[in-house]
Amino acid sequence: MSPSDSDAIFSALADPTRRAILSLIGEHEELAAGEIAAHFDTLGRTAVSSHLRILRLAGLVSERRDGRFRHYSVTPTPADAVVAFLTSVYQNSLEQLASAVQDASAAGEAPSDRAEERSA
Amino acid sequence: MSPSDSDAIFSALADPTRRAILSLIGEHEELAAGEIAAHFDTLGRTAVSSHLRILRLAGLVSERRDGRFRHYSVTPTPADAVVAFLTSVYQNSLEQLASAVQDASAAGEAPSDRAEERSA
DNA sequence: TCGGCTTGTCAATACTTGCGCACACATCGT
DNA sequence: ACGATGTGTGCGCAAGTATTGACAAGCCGA
Repeated sequence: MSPSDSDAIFSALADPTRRAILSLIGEHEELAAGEIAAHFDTLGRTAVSSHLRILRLAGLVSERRDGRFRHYSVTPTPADAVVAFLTSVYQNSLEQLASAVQDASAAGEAPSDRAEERSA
Repeated sequence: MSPSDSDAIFSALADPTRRAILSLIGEHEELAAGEIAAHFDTLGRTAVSSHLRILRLAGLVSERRDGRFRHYSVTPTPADAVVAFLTSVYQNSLEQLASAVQDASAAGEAPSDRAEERSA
């Protein structure tokens, strides 16, 4: 994994709108660009398209072309770069990190934290 | 955890220099601002100070004043916001996330991935 | 105690980057 | 052909970054 990958991923995650888009896609299996844009009444299609491009270049989402639609889905394992960074910094509290992940995993499929990332 | 917290954390992590600073501090127990600045020959003290301020406001590092020095250390459990977001998006691959963390934990105290975050 | 030195931050300034919008263009279905 | 879906481009505006110069705080030797 190259540093530029981390750069793209963290830069992509820096924007609240993009995190909201990512969460939104994560709630469904697939979403078309228009469906995503429909959830943000403050943004136009162009802005959403631009965000999706950034997310795609960062490898966070993948697109599937279907006619005139483009369905976006979350890439399964792009969190590796994030985890790699976290483990490198938080070596001392890795047990806490691991337990936090496992707790969240055991908490079920719909953690209420997700509402935290709604459009700003 | 409030959205603004996530905002501050992800914004702070967006900058490669700040990630490098965070990794650098993570390698040691504590580091003075000057020692950190010494590791970046392209940056002045002012820039490093500014980055440290952002990291501190995001709750990623904490400072301990000691005479004219200010020693910075990594805050033990601020990755929760990041983990919370990841778990909300990557529910489907949570097992992989957890195992990745545990693998890194079992790998010991010095993962070679750390070199990946050197100053760009 | 005083002056000098170190450490770190603050203030103001230029520079770069990123976001959102309006418009135009390509593509696809009916 | 016409409308719908998405994206590429150029522009204006806001936000962030690094630098310079100056300042507050603290240590130490003479």
